[in-house]
Amino acid sequence: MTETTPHLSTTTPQQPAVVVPDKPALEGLEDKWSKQWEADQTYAFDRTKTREEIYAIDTPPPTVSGTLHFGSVCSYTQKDLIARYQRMRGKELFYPIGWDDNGLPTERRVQNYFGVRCDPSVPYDPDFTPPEKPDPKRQVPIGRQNFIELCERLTAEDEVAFEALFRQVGLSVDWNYLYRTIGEDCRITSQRMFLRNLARGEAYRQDSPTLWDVTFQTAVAQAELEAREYPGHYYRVAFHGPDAPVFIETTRPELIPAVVALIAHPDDERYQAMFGTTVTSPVFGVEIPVLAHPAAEPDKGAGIAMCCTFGDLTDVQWWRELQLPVRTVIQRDGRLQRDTPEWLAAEPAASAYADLAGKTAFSARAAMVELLRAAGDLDGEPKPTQRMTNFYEKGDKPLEIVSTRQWYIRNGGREEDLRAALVERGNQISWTPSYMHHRYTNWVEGLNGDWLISRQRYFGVPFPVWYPLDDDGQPLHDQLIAASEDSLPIDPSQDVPPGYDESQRGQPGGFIGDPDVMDTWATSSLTPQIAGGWERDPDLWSRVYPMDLCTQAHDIIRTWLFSRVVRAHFEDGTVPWKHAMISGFVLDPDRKKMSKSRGSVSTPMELLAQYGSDAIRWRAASLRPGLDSAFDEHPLKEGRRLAMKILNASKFVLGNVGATRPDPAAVTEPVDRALIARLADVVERATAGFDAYDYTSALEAAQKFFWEFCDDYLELVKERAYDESGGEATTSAKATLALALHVQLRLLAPFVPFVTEEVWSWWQAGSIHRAPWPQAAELEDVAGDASTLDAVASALAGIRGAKSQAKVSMRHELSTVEFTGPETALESIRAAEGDLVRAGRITADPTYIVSDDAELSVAATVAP
RNA sequence: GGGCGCAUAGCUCAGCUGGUAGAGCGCCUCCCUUACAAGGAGGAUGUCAGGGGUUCGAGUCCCUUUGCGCCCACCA
Repeated sequence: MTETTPHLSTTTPQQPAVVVPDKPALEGLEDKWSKQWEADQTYAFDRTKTREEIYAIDTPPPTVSGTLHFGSVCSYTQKDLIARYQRMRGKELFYPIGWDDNGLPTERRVQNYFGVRCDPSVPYDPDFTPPEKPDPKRQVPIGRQNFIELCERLTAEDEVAFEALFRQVGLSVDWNYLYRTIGEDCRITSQRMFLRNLARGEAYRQDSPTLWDVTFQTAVAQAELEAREYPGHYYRVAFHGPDAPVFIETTRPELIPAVVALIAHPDDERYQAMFGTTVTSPVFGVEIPVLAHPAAEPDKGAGIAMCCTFGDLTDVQWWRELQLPVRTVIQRDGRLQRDTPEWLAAEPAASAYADLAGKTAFSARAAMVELLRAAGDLDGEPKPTQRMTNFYEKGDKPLEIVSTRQWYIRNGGREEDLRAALVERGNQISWTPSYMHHRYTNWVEGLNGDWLISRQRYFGVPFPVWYPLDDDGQPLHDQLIAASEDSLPIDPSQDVPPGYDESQRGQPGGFIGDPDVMDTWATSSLTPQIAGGWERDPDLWSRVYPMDLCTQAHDIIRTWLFSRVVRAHFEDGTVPWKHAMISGFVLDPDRKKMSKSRGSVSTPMELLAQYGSDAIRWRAASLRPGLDSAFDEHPLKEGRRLAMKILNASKFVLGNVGATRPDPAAVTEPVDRALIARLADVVERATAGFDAYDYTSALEAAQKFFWEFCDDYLELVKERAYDESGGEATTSAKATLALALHVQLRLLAPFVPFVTEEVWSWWQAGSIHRAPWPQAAELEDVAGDASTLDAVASALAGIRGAKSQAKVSMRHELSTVEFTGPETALESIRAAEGDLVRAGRITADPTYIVSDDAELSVAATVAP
């Protein structure tokens, strides 16, 4: 840890005159100081510092999809607390941020916002204007280029709003290092790393069944799945054997035309005799083998399942392991194919299929049930069921499984060794809270396939490869042409591979570009490389990587966190950061995930306007890492209260103290020295909290002290501080007030940066956010016995209690006061007698009675 | 079914390596005090989810039961 020089000795000489406004207010501080910080480049990264002097943070680039909710603001604020603390500790912060604007989330937003959809077959229309009133039911098909332009336009607008919000909330990121995941540096980094992965065999292309979203018509990755309840029915259906029918149960009768086998467990006695024989499918009369496989579960459904290509992942397993044929009927748009499949060409299959052709899975199911009913092959009535079905997390139709050619990056899902190595990488990261480590390990160990990174979409980073075409114009997939690293970024649909010219695009003997784009996680998995200037700025890279801290919420451990570990593991053989701090969610008051349909109460902008940024930050700081919390507006008032108190107490202190220096040497009175002792302890606790990423404890220690400072100490000594005839005692009070304020503002600065900066500017030069974090060592020389303060505080409470009980004003005089308690407490009180007499308006000398009671008691009579 | 977390005042939570229960909000009473009425002072409030165990002593450690939440698996 870097040792910082005590602030007092270095800055007091050029201390400016104290200028305290008459009516300080919180309103306008965000605007004033965010502009000032930008003008002064307060948070600018000094890239001449060495790796040891630098603290580097990998911050999640928020998905630019319209609005940030309150929980995101809290999460980003929590990272900022650590950043501001480390900066004050003397670290040079590499704290960049970016916008995640490429990918399906943006496309989805553009589709909804403008009422359009991308159809690559539509030519470019330079004069295109989106419909005035978007109709989600009738999205206007537009060309690829028009679509991308709309994506650019909307994300640019959204990013302006995001930046304004982040500046308002006081994130101390260095905006000079802002990146966009669709920007050129990101495209280069993304493509370069892909080429490296490809060259090393870590990226590969394969034609196999993949999870497919029929709405967006793209493959999706395991990490983007979300299981949801989905209503359906069990249908009991008869297949026809030579002797008797075989009944199966299915929730997807529309897949009967795609059935390739009936499968039961090898040990299942009910079906032993049938293994190796065939049955015919209902309605279609297609001959189907009955096979045995251990993955079939005897107590599930009828105990024998129909295997279709493909209804679920078990089907894929059976298809692969039993080497079954592919009979695809569901197309990429989720409809049953229009042409009659060849295996259904004979009657009665062909005419039956005509009832299903071209229908959505949903309508085809209804039609198929009618066919089964008419044929007498539906046994009994369908039984309603709620089952869990996989959805794309941003989609609203169940995923289908479609066999397609896709790009993958190895992630241990298919290799024991790699999986173990990636689990080990997780062990090399220190986690806050520690149990989040389990989520990581759990995820890696549960992977069932490699990372699918290609998307059949438009607004993303293209794969930097082409394929030669054979003489029939068919792509030679195994002879791909990779771009060279020095040619990046490239778009294979615009750029031409070496040795070809544009006229050969799509021609027999020519070439074709890879049509897909990378998923957005394939780019955001490289945020350390993107922000840190990997291969673009080697000097910068050497100073910031591996980074110190990764901050994010727990929902993206399986995506963002894991994928960055994968990329760093392959390229650098390291973890990308030493520490991961995982934040929780802010939930709706009813403890459900925050939904957009909720009232405006939880939109960050309104809350920021109503309570002020410091109040929102205070709330964020009171939420511990990893823990979810329900949204509650009450604490925001509390945060605002603290900010107001800082403003008012500081005004009071500085109005009183004037130009008195916060000089420890002038602190002489026992009560004052006791206060400094207590403060030194608070500094130690706050520091220990922050060092353990426990910003909440740091805040609690600092603010508890601050309230006691205001309520007790300030009330107690203000008369003495005002007493210009008081000599050394007055000087001591003033010096203590100045010193305590000077330290406390710095302790609170990470949490409430606006109000502390405002107060700092009244009497100190420079930004408080570049001032050194306070150290107990600064205070130790003058620290007295802290317990003195406890006795005096009890005495003050007793005096106040007497007045409160007598229902008189706190200004009312007390004619007698009697302190009863242990000798040590009485001594402390005697030492502060002058302060207590003045603060309590006691007109006669107090009396002291020594007793064996541990507790101090105070008896007083109010003046008539 | 596997993993993880949570259960303490009406509410939201803090209680570190075991030593007679804490904070804020809310509530009650009082005070419009020349820093602060979006304030201040004072006060009331708990079978620490249930049951076992270890210990001189358990909110804290161990076992167990129950309830809630999250992640993963689960489409016959």
